Amino acid sequence: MVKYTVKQLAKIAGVSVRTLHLYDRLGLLKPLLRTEAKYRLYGEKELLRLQQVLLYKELDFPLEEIRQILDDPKFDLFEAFATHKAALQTRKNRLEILLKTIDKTMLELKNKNMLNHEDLYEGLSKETADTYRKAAIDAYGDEVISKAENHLLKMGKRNFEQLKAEQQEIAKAIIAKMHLSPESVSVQALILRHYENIRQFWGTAHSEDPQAEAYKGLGELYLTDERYTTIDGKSNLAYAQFLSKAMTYFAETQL
Amino acid sequence: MVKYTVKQLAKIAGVSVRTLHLYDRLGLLKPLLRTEAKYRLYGEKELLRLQQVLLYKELDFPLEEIRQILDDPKFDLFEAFATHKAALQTRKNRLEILLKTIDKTMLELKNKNMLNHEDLYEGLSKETADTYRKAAIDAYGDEVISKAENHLLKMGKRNFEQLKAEQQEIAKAIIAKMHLSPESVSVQALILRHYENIRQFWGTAHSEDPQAEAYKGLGELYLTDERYTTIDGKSNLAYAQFLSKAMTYFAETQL
DNA sequence: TTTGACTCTTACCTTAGGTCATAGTTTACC
DNA sequence: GGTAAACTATGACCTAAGGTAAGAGTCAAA
Repeated sequence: MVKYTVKQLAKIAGVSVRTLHLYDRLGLLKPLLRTEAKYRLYGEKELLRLQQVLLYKELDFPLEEIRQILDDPKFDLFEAFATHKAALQTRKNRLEILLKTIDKTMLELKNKNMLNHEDLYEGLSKETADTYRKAAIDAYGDEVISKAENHLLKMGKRNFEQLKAEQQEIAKAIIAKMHLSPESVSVQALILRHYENIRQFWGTAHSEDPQAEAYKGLGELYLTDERYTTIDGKSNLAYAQFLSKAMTYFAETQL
Repeated sequence: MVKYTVKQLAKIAGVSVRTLHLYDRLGLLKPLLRTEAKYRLYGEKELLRLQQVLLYKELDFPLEEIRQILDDPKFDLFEAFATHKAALQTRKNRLEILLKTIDKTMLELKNKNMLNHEDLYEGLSKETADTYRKAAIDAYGDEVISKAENHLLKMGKRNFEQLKAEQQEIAKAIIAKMHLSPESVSVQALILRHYENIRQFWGTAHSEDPQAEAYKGLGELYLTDERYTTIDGKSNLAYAQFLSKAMTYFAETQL
């Protein structure tokens, strides 16, 4: 009957002694017995169990769940795996998006020769522009979608990027003026730029139709769905409300 | 001059008050001033800085690093991003392989109608090292290897030692599992770490090229040249064979 | 018998905050 | 002006999975 001390078992399994102490306290791996001096002694069965623990640990299961799996033979292993897989999948997707964002940002760092984080901030809030497009789509249904997207396609990539960049600038400028009234001239001047920009996205720059209601509607949409005013992944209610107010005022007085 | 209380700023930025307390204590975001009752008051600049903090946080930067980036305008942003990206990439690769492993395992659970974790555990001492003596030495050329060795020369000494130490760790962990099948999930999880390590040796961590053949080739090299599988000064043939088998299996099923 | 290696428990540290608890402050309403 | 509600401050303890260290006890070889 072979017995292992903590040090021996730790070395065999490639973990630290502290880890074995912890597993003992968590009930994840109890020693076979204790000597009268309280020394932990492990047998073959314990080594085997430890291997199993490490197996699940490699798969990123939390220790508590591992304990349940090993202690309860009726544990629904398949279910556990399925759940776990979904969690891993989510993390992977998130990492993929992060990687894309970082790639994009590094490219901008290179191209624009940006020197500090403030410029970077500008670059990343570009996502804001995308939300405007989604807003237009959701607000006006499929037929307007396709018309608008057709327009975007004809517009060409350079102009598109141009408009997006401009929107990002506008959004940043508006945020910087949120301490003023949405009806202030200073803000309304920015709203005008915002309005012109939106019209170009919509492809209705030369349309004779009244755009006032549409623009007001877009502003209200910003209020009801915070996805459209998400900045850098954080919804910004204050910004949504401010922007919406400013847009409504603009539409009522200028259009 | 607009001032925000903690609650207001928290709401605007979409974080908790506790978070602002924490950021204050960490020196990540200090309030503009304190009232005589010690209340924190933030201004526009603080709001802007908070936005930046959240931006980097979204990208998974640790808070301490964010503080450095924001406080030191000469901080090498590009370098920081590159390092960070590599870390994220490694995590993503790891998740990808874990997902494949879990898929495979779930498939086995289905097919073999396995009911508990013990069934997952294959091949207890049923296969000895002698089984692997059927070495296939002449399958792959070593032109891939010479390319790798070139890279090692270019790699700095510090990184080299780091990676070497990690390899020794992995090797010991693998040896501890040689009583299992090289194809067992438990061993394959370690092989994943080995694989990631090797890729860094090769300098191909971000390469999109298929690495399967190269990795398999390396495994077979272990069989022919015992310099590559020397542990603590002793060559270990059984380990070489075991490792080689595990690597081949890994390359064929995961890559 | 002494030394060195090993082991024990206890406890504090790490991330990025969450969740109370207690006490002081400001605002709203009557 | 008084009171109650809402807000704020600090401090403490909690999370996962251990790392690191302190202080004390134990074992084996010289």
